[in-house]
Amino acid sequence: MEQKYSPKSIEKKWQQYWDNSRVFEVHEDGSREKYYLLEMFPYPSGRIHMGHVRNYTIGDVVARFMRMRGYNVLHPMGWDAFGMPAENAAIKAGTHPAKWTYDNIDYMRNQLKQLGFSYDWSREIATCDPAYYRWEQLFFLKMYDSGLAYRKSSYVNWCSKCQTVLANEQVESGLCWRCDTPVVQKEMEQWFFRITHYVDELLDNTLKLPGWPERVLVMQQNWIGRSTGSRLLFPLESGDGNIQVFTTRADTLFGATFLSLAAEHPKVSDLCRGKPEEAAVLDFVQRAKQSKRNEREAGMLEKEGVFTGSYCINPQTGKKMPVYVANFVLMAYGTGAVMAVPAHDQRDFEFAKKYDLPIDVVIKPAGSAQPPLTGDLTRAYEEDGILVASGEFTGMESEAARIAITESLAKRGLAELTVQHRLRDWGISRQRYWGAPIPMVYCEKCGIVPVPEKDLPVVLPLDVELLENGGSPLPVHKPFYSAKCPQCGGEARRETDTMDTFVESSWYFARYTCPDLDNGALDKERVKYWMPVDQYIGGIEHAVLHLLYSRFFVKVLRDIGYLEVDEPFKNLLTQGMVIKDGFKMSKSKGNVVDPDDMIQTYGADTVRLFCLFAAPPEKDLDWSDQGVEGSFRFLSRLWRLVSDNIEAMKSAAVCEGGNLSADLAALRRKTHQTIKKVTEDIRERFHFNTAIAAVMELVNQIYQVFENCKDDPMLWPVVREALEAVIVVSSPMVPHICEELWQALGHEKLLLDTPWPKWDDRALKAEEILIVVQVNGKLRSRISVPADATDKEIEEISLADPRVREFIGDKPLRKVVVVPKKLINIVI
RNA sequence: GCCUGGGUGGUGGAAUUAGGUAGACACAAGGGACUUAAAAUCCCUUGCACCUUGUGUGCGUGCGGGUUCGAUUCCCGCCCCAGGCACCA
Repeated sequence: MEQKYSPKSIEKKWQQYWDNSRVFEVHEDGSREKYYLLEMFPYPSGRIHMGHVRNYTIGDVVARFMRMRGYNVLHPMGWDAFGMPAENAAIKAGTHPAKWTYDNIDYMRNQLKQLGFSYDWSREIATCDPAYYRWEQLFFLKMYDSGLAYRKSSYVNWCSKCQTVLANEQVESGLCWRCDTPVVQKEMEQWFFRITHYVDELLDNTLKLPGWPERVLVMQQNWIGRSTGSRLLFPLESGDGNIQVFTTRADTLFGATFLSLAAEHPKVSDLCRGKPEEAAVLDFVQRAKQSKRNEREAGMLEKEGVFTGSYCINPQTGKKMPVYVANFVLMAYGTGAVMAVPAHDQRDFEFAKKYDLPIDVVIKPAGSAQPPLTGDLTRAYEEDGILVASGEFTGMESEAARIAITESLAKRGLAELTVQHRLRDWGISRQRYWGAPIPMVYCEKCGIVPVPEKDLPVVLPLDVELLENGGSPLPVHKPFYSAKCPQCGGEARRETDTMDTFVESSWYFARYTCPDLDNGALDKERVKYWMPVDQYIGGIEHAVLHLLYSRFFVKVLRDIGYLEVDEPFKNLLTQGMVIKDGFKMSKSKGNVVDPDDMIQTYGADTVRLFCLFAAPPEKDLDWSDQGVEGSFRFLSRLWRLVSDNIEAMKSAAVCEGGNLSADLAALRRKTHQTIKKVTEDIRERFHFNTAIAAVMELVNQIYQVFENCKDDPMLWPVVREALEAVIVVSSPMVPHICEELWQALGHEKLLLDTPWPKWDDRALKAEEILIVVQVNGKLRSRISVPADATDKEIEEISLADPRVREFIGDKPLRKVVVVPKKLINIVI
């Protein structure tokens, strides 16, 4: 055995062994309990970064731990391989997105192997493979049949730099999530997935996911944004129809003094036609539409508007209400029109002040006698309260009045109670090349025609010239876009938009259960065995995007008959970022640590150990070069412990407990305490940092015992038991060194196939235990008592303690509190 | 503004699950041993203050109160930091 710990050769040896013997390949086995562990698959951007290393290390520990505990563990890996960076890189480097992508995959797969992760590589998936996305195209067709995929024209988020449309979820405070370009609104024909069809289930099920972090669920709840209210109709004064609004405050209807419409509202042009205001309105609408989405949405713009020249009638007061176009009203929420109640809505208040519109108070705070006076209002009173100046409803409380007023109008056909959501349908068309083609054809005669199932996949052509401006080459690639209509056989044009890459990642976890299936998307039996994912691990940044889309997609697949679960991920762990010098690692900050360099210098086990030890998984991890050194030092120390004593250790008898000296009994107790602690820390809370600390304590104690018990005949059996415990329980975290040490100690069976150790409760028991003695709540002494001492005995021993005596003096005892096996507090 | 986390030594972090020794484990720092020397390794010290230097006293977990024999942990009121949402009617 080498005296010095040299990770390079050991790690290579075991990685090759794991690869060659295919130990991580798994199959369905009804006789064993399954455990599906999944980490979010990476985009093949070129190289693995530290965030990946951390994510995948955490997952690997859990996978190996569960495997040793006897579960049939599915632990797959693949590539989220479609996406824009491939196109950009290809244009820049004069290569092809496919080549760039597959080259990156090869490099990164090799990096993952060097980290020793326990993946079943036979299940590897790349989403850009037609053998994968053909099934996605099939899902699309089925969704089209059932109305879950549809095409419509609407205002969409457009990023001019990326030359493509973005989903709402991909717009972050008005900017493109990838390149920070301000997003503009553009009217386009787009394909949508009807995620709103599942809005109630998506929201309600957030209450049935106890294994998810609270904050992720809250983010999804906020994103879905259910609000209950009323839909009201305001008749136009001209008698020419009415305007529909959504409001959560029907109780304030008597204070509604005007209406505000979004610039895109379809009635705007009719309302101002032929009026003196027409030119001004059209000009305002024009400017409003052009304003950037971020300015318009972030509330930065001053409230502005213009009178359309038309009036509505307030159905309760009968008063005339001027109809305005206002820059703060969003077409995309509710009906694109709001009733304005300036006394009780701050936005309407500001608007009314600016344009000198009436402010009618209709709510007073509950409990106070006087309603605030109109002229005195300096801001809107937005709370609930008691209705005033509201006809027959005066005196009611807001909550009851909302329903009463709506019901009263409903009798005249002017209102209904309704629920409104912030969530909108998912626009999935992307004007990009490197994505899965949408299997649709446009025929002049037949219109929109789906590609027949038998003609799938619609293969993305590889022989394209990428365009310098970044736009998709598909619309100018005749062999692709030119098609025959499946219905009439005539000339037709293929859809040249591709799907949002979030579609691929919405179902890959299901495909891992049967990646080789070539006559169908999902094998019902295999999916049933493995799904749902028992533990999913990934970054918090996908709290809404990927995790919401996947939940939606699983419901779709369930309803079109592909799987039986309602939710994809039973438990979710969101790990924190990797930080260095106070910032997230990034090229622009220049604080990137390259995993390759670290593996080269210290080996994979050191890198893994540091990632696990420096912080609990859900917190951000502060990268520290010295911390890495420390991890390496610990592994070297462990190595030396074995290599310096290898012969004595190998010939040591099996430890059975029995009569041991105090030091050795203590070590044995520590050994079993450590097994217990590590088991519970990993199983219950994924707190690897404290598990490792416990192992370090045990190692420290072994070194201590060497000093104190050199000549004790029982030394080696006890030490061997301790050391083997260290090796076994550390092996999910640092698998290479442990496997090597295990072998060096003479074991023939793989450590990987060794069952997780059980602690011996008898070994945990001590004959004497330490009791802390407090006087008036302050620590004054420690005493050692027999483990089975009664409260009375503990009290007697404490009171006999000279230090305790000193503090008590001759004062009488007022109270004595004994906490079993821990502490006694004597109150005087 | 709303929602969710969080605030503990010089640093990362323990202890928060049922209230019971605050600072485990590590990093950094300082001292010592080994060595011609260095590296590596091993040992010791390390929350703050004070003194009579001892299982010493006092203080100490963002701040102020409360409950309790006892509060980092529970309750009330504040402050600060991070993340998410935000003109959503």
